[in-house]
Parts: sequence; C-alpha cells; structure tokens
Amino acid sequence: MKQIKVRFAPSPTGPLHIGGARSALFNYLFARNRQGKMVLRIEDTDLERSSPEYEREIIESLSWLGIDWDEGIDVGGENGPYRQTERLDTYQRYVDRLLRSGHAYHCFCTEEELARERQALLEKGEIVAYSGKCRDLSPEERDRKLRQGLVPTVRFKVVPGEEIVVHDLVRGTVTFDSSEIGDFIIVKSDGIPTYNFAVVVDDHEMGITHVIRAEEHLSNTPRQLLIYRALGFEIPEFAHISLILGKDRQKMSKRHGATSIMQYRESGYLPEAVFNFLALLGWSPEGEQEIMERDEIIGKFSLSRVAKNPAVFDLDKLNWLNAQHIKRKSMKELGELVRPYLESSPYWHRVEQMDQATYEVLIEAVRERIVCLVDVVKEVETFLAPPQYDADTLSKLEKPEVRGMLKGFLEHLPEQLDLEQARTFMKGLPKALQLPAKQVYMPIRLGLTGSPQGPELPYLLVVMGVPEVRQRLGRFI
RNA sequence: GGCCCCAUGGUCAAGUGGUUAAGACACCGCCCUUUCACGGCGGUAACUGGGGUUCGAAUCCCCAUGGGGUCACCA
Repeated sequence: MKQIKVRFAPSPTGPLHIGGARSALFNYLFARNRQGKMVLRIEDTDLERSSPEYEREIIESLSWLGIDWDEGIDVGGENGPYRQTERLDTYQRYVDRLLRSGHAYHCFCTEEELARERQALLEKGEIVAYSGKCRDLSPEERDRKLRQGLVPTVRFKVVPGEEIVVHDLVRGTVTFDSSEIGDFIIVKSDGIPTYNFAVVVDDHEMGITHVIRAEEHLSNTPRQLLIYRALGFEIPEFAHISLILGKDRQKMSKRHGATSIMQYRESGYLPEAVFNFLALLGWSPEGEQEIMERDEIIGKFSLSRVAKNPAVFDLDKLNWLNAQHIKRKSMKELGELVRPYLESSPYWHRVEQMDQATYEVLIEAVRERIVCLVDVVKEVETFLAPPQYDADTLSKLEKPEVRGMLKGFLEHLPEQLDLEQARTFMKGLPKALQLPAKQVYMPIRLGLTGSPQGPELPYLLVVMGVPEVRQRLGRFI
C-alpha cells in the first residue's frame, strides 16, 4: 500500500490559533495512526501580511503541543524548499505550461474596475464571477498592453456548464457547477502565485496523498480540481473538517478572547490537555474514555469518526480536562511546571526559602485545587500573604472562648513538625483541648488565613511554619 | 443574495431502520470531609418542523426552517 502523506500548511499571517491547531492535529493524528508522513509547509504568498515572527510562533506552538513533522520547515526534506516564496521558479514552470496549453491567459484588468464589477454583480444578486473580458485578447493587443508597461495577472480559464465533483472523506460527494466559478487569478501582478494555484502545485510536488483541512476550503476545492486536471496531476483524497465556533456560533476568531495557542500556554494549560481537548472537538473515540494521552489518541484516531457538524468551543470542558491532566502529574513534575508561575508571585522569596520537603507539601496541597498552572499564584497567597480579617471574622475570633482555645492550641503545638505529624497533631487536638471539633478547627483556620476556605489545616501548618503560626495567632490571645 | 456544508440536551457527543436515545462538561441535590475544592452517588435536560418510504424511523428521501462557510491580485 502506498504510504500516506499529509501536510499542515499555515500562512504566517497571525499566531497559531485554536482552529489551525486542530487542523494540524488531525493531520498529525491521521499520519501517525497510519504510519504516514507529515509535512509542514509555510504558505507565505501574502507578502503584505506574512511575517517571520508569526512563522516562528506557529512552529513554537506546534512543538509545544507535541506535534512534530517528518519533512518541512526546520527539518528539511527532499521536496524542499518548504516556504512558498522560495518556490517561485517551480510555480513559474507550471504557469508557463498552462499558458502554452491555453488553460490560462494574461489579464490586464485593474483591481479598481474588478471591484466595481464585483460590487455591481453582488447588488444585482447575480453570480459573482469574472466577466472574462481579457480572455480573448489577441496576441497583438496583449503585446501592446505589455509594451505600455501594464502588469498583468494570470487567470485560469474555467469552462462553464461543467459539473465538478469533490469526493470528500468526511462529507461524501459534493457537486459544484463550473458556471458559478469565473476565471480566477493564479498569479498576482507581483508575480506571486495565489493560494489556489500554489497549493495544488505543492501538494503534487510533495506527494501529498490526503489533504485534511478546514471546511472553509471546501468551496475552493473545485477550482483546485480544475488545476489538477489541466496539469494532469493525480488527485489526492480530501477531508474537510468542520469549523470550530465561538460561543456566538461564529467562526473562531480574535474576537473570541484567548484564541492563540500561546495564550493557553501562558495561562498554564498543559499541552497534553489542549491536545486532548482539540482531538475531542470534532472527533470521538470508539470507547467511553475521554481523558487520554497522546499515544492513546493516535492509536484510536480515524477519519471515519470525524463529525460533520461544527463544534462550539467549550472552555469549561477544557478547564476540566486541564485539571484532570494536572492530577495525573507526579508531585515532582508538577513542582517543576508550577515554578515559573511562582517566580512571578509577590511571595516568591518565601517559596524560594522553603526546603524541598516543604515545597512538595505546598504542591500537594495545591494540586487538587488548581485548574490552570497560574492558579498556584493565588493558592500560595493563602499560605503566605498577610491575612486580612473582615469585621465578621474578627468578631468570631475575639470571643473569649475562642481566645482560650487558641491559647491551648499554641501551648500544645510542637516547635517543629512534618506533614504526618501535623495530621496526627490536628486529629488529636479536640480531645487534647477537650472541645468539640467544630469549635476548634474553624477558628484556627480563620485566625491563620482570615478565610473560611482553603487547604487542609495540616498543610497550612507545615507550609506556613510554626513560628508564623504562632505569630499570626498571637494577636488573638 | 448565489453556491456549498451542517442540524440529537446549554456545550461536546454516541447512535448507521426496532435502544428505557449512551457517556462527558456545565448545572442541581445527596454523601464523604475539620472548611472550600477533589472524589463518590443521584437528578433536570435532546432527536428543528412538515411531508413521504417502511410493519416500524433520530437513523433513508423531499420540502421548509435555522445555523455556518464561501463568493479577493487572503490563505
């Protein structure tokens, strides 16, 4: 059987966002599941908007997610270069071929007049397509315009009245009428090919067998099919996956808040959680299992289980998945992951002073409570920030019986204790003080942090340290 | 507006002619617990509508409706 080869071909005109990442992911999963190859190609033919910074960010985002590729930018390969602006001579060869075979022609219409015509058609509610004005220019006319210094575009000639059939792995058979497609531009006046042309040439040259991309490209496909045919290329399989929508059910875009992959990284989402979440958006595994690691997903992935309907991005579920993946981390791993966030905390100097054992107690205390890694910053404040007491809390703490209890607590409190000892100590405390549990624990908590909620008391004692416990409670005695 | 795609709870989503129509997130309740959270148990909640086809439709067909995409010298 022929080896499968897919590609992800972003244009570096912005950061990698959720939708793009999902396209990349599905390509990756498909390739890895079928022992195929993955290509990363940069489609930078939009000179105005492309930038090397975005290209770098996209690559970094993919790498962070754990998506890698066998051929392409950064890793090279036998079909390079993998940046479209570096492949202009290749496109030129095929343009010449189309020009010679009569499949394409030079067009001298200006952008202004085209925009006017398009607007008029749109208003009349007619099919918006190029008029074909320059289609039958005589060689003499063409040469004259060229001599006048007019810079032409190259258009692909579309024969109307023809049925164009797209066979799509997720959508089935989709039929288009060529009459709805006007002659379209394949080379811009700056000599750079357009997407519809370059994508066909590259996919062919690079031996792509499966084109997996977002549904917004479906209506481009008939144009590309025409080019495949004119050039005599073998047609790959297509799979158009449905879009990811925002809460407002519109295509995901910058308007929807955090949308770039890097933003998720910065907020402390784990790459394996984002990977897991994205895989579940538009695809579902056969079993019931939802929390999965990369290799499990690769093993289960198949295009036949990709849904046709668009999916709304659900942050709640991502959050839940992230918390689940955090719980799967070992203390040691989590301690490392969380450190950069703690470094930005105003209490970092305190954390820095902790010995390894105390640090791990801190991590353990916080582990079940955080959804994103950044949440540690807030959590750590419970332990280290100077407590704030509101009036209500103060009135509770200043009762005489509470004062007596706290006094007893401090008298019994050892000077030094680890987590196990703290647990035992706290457990036995009500008995030692001869008080019911509810009269003991909550006042201590309030006195220590000013808040009725937070990690279990033994954690508080260990992380805070006995001296600070004494100091915080001292004012209530 | 033309063309194209899509349509199961608030969201993700299983389901491919016969099911009490799964499961997950979110929400609500109970339990666990020295608090909150975690966790456990339970609950509310869906086949867009109308026609067909069929002994029988969430599943097949048609129409309507709704949502989305696309109509660039952007990809």
